[in-house]
Amino acid sequence: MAAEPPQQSEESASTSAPANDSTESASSAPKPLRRACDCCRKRKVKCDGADPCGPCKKASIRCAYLQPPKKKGPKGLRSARVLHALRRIDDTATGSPASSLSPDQQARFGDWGWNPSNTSPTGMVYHDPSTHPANTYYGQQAMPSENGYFHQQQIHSAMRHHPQGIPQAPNQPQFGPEAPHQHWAHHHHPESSAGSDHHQVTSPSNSDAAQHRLPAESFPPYVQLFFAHMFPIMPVFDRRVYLDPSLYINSNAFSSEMYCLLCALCAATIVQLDASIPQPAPLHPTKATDDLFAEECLRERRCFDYIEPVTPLSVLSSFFLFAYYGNHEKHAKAWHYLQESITFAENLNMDNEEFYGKLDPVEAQWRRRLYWLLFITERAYAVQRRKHTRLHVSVQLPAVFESEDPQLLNGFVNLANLFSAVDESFVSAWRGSRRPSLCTENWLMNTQQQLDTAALALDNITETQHLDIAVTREWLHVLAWQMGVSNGLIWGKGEGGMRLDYPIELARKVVEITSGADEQALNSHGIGMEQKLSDIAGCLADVLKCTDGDTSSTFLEGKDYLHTLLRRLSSMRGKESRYLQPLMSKMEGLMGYELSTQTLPAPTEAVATRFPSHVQHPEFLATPLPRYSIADSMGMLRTLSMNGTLGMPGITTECQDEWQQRRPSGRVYDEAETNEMEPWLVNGTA
DNA sequence: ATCGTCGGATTATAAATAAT
DNA sequence: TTATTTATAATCCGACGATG
Repeated sequence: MAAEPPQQSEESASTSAPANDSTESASSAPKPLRRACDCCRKRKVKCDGADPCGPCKKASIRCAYLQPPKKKGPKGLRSARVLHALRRIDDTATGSPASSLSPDQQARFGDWGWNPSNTSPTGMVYHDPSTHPANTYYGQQAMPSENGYFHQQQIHSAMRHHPQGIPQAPNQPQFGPEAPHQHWAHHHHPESSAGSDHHQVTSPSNSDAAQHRLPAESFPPYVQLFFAHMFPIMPVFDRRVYLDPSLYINSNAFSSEMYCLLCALCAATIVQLDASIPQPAPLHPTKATDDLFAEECLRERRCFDYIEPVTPLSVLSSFFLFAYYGNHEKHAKAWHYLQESITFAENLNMDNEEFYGKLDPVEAQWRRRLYWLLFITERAYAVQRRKHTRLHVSVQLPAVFESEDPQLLNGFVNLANLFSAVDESFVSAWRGSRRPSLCTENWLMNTQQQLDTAALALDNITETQHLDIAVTREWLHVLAWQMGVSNGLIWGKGEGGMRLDYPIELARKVVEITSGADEQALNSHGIGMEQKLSDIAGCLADVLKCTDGDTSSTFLEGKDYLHTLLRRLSSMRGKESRYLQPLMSKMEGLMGYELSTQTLPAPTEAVATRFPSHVQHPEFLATPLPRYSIADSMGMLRTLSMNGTLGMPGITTECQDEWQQRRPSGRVYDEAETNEMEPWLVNGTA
């Protein structure tokens, strides 16, 4: 998926070479080039399409065809938009403020791509050619004097440390030996940041007032990673806005809101993707880049009133701070920022369906997505950390088919549906409330059933999303089942989701789901997938342990699945999952038995070396295994359940701790998104 | 004279809408 | 469905200022 070949030969060659018609070539047929190179485009000069092209060669600048052409043509739902604008005129004429948002302070929340400069934040669109676009929308418009003639190179310099980056410009004047990244803490001063890249930006005047912001080119590499891998699980703003290189020309052009958001986003992206993907070189020699970004965000927040006015950007900033802290296992802070994010959303009335009607329809769609992202996250995190929830399902789901990417949205909405089954009772019961009215047999059966009926339209989504939804579903089943156990609703002879061996059935499904899955698609989910798989495996292990000695085929099968799951965990994302060891320690006595029974496929050698030796140790296999009656099993299960140990390997205190302090869901996507997404940004040239 | 910049005319084309 | 309209993006002419 490297950048498309610079040669656009087919087209131009056919026009020039055949020369079947003299009138075409001779007379005035200027025939604009299909694609001008990046520099010519910026310079507004005629490009000949060569590589390097004439003008670039003459000017001794690096010629490249990296910037992808944007889509032409109108965007969005025109009539709806016009209708809305008209309605707004009406509203303002009659003096009724249709929105509580103050327009001036309302930051631009990624739009659907239209009217980058003439759309008022409230969605009114008045095209007034006489007024020049204000150039002030948070750096989206280039400042004339520094309109990023070289911003392409700046971006590249920030990405340079990718393995096969862009070839260095050989013929650029050198200004100094220092590397660009050493300027992490300084104001982005033209000369000093030149580094090995040339730099001729002539931006004298504006805002030199030493704001010690990170240079704007620090962001794109991480923003690209975000869109390449994390965007599908949080499609809440417009990638076209944030992947636009012209946004990153001058970091002082960012509003504080925007700057905070970008910092938080980068911080979260770095931790969440972790080692699953090669990341750009650190911005700072000693400090971790994610910490740097997070601190920047917090520092900026001290410089302005970030609480009011509220904007969707505020919501997002806090959300990404949550993700950052959550991934760092700092759960108090994580929870705090998630709550803050939710509070912002409430202040924006995003939990009130009525308010969406007053918004621009496009804006409303983005906000619905954001609301549901918070919803999903809150539910998932609340369950994992045993917290209360505040958000509810009263807001309509975002539109799928009208969206810019229905497939993507379909996946997102399905996940939202799935979590809708996690109702108040679920959360409360899971938190340990023993109110008998909460977790009744009926409720449990209902919930289990709902989980199966929610999100059924899974045929039109990517494998990555499918994996996420399918595994999450089984994971929630496991949680619900555990609640049933702790409330005494599970019987050896129960039916369906009430059976004692239900987790084995769930594990079978998970094994089926994951075994045929594309390795890459599975790995791209990051830590979240590991977590769910280990939860499931942990629960399964508990069941097997408590029923050890039961030699019925179901339980033998269960061990089979357990083995498969553990093997999966032993090589997630190219390394052993951090959740494997805690699981292994609770596995005492189980795998050994099972390994001795030859019913399993032998682990691959790579995997085998990863398994703790005691598991495969022969003498261990000989250990006689105790037998338990069903009643005993249930008793054991009950004592294990809901103490934070059922399904969670908590044998030793450190393991317990490890388990309690685990990461939030950190699903990560990849694949399909990546290739349609700015290859010029994701990778260097071919 | 030469070079580089940039306003904006011109052209290309995707999306929305109307016509069939 | 196809045709037409319309909104948007891309190319690059040529006026203009800077430089020598």
